[in-house]
Amino acid sequence: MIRERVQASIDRCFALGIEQGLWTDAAASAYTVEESRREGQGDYATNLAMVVAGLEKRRPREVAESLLGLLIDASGVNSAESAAAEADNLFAKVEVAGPGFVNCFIRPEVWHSVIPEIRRQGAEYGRSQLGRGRKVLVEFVSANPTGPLSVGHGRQAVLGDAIARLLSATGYVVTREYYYNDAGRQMRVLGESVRARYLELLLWPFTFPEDGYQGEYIREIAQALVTEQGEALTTVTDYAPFTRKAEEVIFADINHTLARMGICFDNYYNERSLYQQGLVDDVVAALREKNLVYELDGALWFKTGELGLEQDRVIIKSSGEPTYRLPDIAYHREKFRRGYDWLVNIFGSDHIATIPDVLAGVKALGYDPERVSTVIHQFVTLVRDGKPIKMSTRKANFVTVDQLLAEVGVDATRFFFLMRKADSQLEFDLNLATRQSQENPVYYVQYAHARLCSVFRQAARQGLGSTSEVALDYGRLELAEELMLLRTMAAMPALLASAAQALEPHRLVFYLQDLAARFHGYYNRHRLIGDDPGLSRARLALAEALRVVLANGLKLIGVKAPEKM
RNA sequence: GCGCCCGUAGCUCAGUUGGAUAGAGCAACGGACUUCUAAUCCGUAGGUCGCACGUUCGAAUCGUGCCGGGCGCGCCA
Repeated sequence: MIRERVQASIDRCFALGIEQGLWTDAAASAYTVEESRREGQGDYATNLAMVVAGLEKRRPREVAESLLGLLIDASGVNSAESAAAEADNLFAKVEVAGPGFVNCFIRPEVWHSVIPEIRRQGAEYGRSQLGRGRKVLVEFVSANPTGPLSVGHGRQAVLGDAIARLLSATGYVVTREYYYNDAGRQMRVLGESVRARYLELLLWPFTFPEDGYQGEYIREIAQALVTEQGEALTTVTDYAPFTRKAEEVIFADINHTLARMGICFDNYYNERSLYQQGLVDDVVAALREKNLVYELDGALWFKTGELGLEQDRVIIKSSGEPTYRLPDIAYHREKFRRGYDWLVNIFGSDHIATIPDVLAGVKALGYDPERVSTVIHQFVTLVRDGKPIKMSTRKANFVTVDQLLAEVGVDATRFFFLMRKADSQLEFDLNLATRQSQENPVYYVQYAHARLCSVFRQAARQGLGSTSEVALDYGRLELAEELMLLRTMAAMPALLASAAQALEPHRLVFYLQDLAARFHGYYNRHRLIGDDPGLSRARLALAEALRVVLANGLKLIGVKAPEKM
């Protein structure tokens, strides 16, 4: 809000400068207005003069002086009458600094206006209409029901969920979708594994499949079948009923795990339905029509080489079965046909290779690949006592999300998974995550919220309840720390917008840690409730705004905002 | 060998899309509770931003080439 006003003000001066022949319009939309990073460099700074100077071969500081003149004329700052200037006057001071920055100092009253704004908007504060109602489909987890969710899935689940939350907070209409396939080879092996365990339990002869699923959960599923069906299935040679049971149990387990983390999907999309509706054949026909496929060695190849990729790819094997690419392409086309404007996929880094093929397919079918975004996340390493825990999917000795949740709890799990950007490998320190005190960053943020709530309880005991706006004198908030807190809170909507746009929820996590730190520092240095009722009320209103911002932020990453700890 | 990702304090990582004197947490050391929650705060120390060139007013950020780590490179998914 305030940032936009500063931007608008500088934009006006830029236009004015063009009118007056001070510079050309070459720098239009090339310059930026940023929050200053350092104390003493104002609240916002623009590099306009440097950009202009660069394009027009002039001296940056000279250009900056011209801009400064325009800003001063426009707003009457830096003069004794500045207080009497027009009401929407933003600046207390503007100056040229460094290599040619123009620093803008915002009047405290402008910062103060953040508090009533936040109090008015409450749970809505920070949200925006950036997405303008565009429909986004976020596909994530998408694990086939062959076993419990592992830690890697957990990262993806939390990441996808947080991205979905961010997008819907910024004006997108979001659908969360889980794509799965219950018909492939994996599922057959799964059924065979269960069948073997079933026969084993009933002391029948059995052979366990070579690359069967070794986990204990297979035995549990087999045991359930024994309990329900007795020996009725011993003569069944087909693995289908075993697969069906396994799928049912495992999906229930996966959903239970997701629900524990506060994650639920709007839709589960079964790959099989693509075949049943003939959509896979459709794609083949469409590609054939565009002359983008050919047969070789009994297989059908997609001319991805012609579409800019390294080599052509098989989409139908010589056995007649499609490869995974074909349904993937059909699925993506279907997402577009269902009316989504933006497709967001969350994939593990082991699926990187599949992306170019799918995009080539999407493009070949006449859809814009730019409207597909894929977030690739790297692997998770669990660390205990400074040593990585070895995991292997094959031997089923991986740590499940359920085990992780049991050990560190939902809040720490979610927070830790979101502390790193998706691109970096994530080291999950179990000792740190389970520490109930001190260094744990989850509690650090939550504690700030609980502490604020505690102050409100104290205030209520002293008869300082919620105060109406008219009775508040924000002018009493004159400490640098208070203005800094206001400035940080004012930045939240823009932060959420950029985090959503970039699909990077970790930015919000860092923001919350930063805000909590600023608050804790302020709290330790100054009393919110003191002898001066007017000051106390103003500070309590500030505190209320802080609580709202923390609560809204925590909500977006799916972490509880406790009132007591 | 090729493609993608990563390389920043002892450790784990940020760094607002190219900005000013590179930041945080943990670990280390020294301090602060008779007052709103010490799950907190304050201070000290810690750096050749992997290396080398280049692009320009300006580079941790962009380009090229090396070095080191991860993930891929199937008629598996």
